[in-house]
Amino acid sequence: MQYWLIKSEPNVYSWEMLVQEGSTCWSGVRNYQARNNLRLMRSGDLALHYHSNIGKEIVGIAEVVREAYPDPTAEGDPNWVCVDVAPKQAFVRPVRLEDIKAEPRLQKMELIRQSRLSVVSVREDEFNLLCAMGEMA
DNA sequence: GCCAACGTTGGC
DNA sequence: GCCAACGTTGGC
Repeated sequence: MQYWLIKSEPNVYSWEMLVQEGSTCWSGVRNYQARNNLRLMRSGDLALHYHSNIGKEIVGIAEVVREAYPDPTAEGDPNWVCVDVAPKQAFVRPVRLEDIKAEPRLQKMELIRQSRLSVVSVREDEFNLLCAMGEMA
């Protein structure tokens, strides 16, 4: 089982919309490194859902329910893929970027090191700590 | 609104 | 293959 963090701007696609829809295709990724991460996702993997720009916080956990397939928004361009995700559990208390930056044990997160990448992997210890910070554990 | 950090594009 | 110019993301 692998852990991930996926970003969306909440005014484009928010956690609330994901909860409302039940599941969605995580489409629109147009960066090769992020695409490679999408391809590595397996059904059952868990992904922290992060709101970029507005909020700047992790708001919940989504589960991968369908592995990589051609991105329907890519207009036939075979380079780009998406996965399907479903909401698994909401954070009681969203974990802000500010909180992550203030936590010494999270300084090595890819989220911090490569802030522009929209799909990044998360280590298990980081994932567990973030869940505890979100009051999930 | 600005800027840092990347990515991409295209001329050479 | 290099690099300048430009575009994008996302934090501040």
